[in-house]
Amino acid sequence: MQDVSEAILSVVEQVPRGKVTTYGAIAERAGLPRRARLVGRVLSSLPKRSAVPWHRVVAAGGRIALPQGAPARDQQIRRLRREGVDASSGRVDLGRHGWRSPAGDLDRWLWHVGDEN
DNA sequence: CAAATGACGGGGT
DNA sequence: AACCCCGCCATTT
Repeated sequence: MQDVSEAILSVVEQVPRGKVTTYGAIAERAGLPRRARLVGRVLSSLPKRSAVPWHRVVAAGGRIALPQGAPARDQQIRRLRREGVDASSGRVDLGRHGWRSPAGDLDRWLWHVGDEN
């Protein structure tokens, strides 16, 4: 289970500044489909000092997953704001700041996924 | 071992 | 948009 969280964190580290992605997407990209909750658990147990950009990971639809009143929630909103991402409403605009992994786009380009077929 | 508990996701109201 | 419900999964009660 140790290497699993490492796989997850390595993906989170790839999310660029000013971009956000979802728990499900991280899980998927880490080779752990359907394991969104696991991603959330790994991030929740992250050391306070960690340099991992956990604040760039949100729930489906761009919703900020942390509950009202949780210090980390405000922390996340501030950090995102600092990167030019507005989350003041408790949700971010994925259409605008959503991160599409390079590999994903490359695959789409190579296999033409989505074109008729 | 059953039930509850989440930094989840998707659908329906 | 705000909830509710249920499926999913690893941990903790």
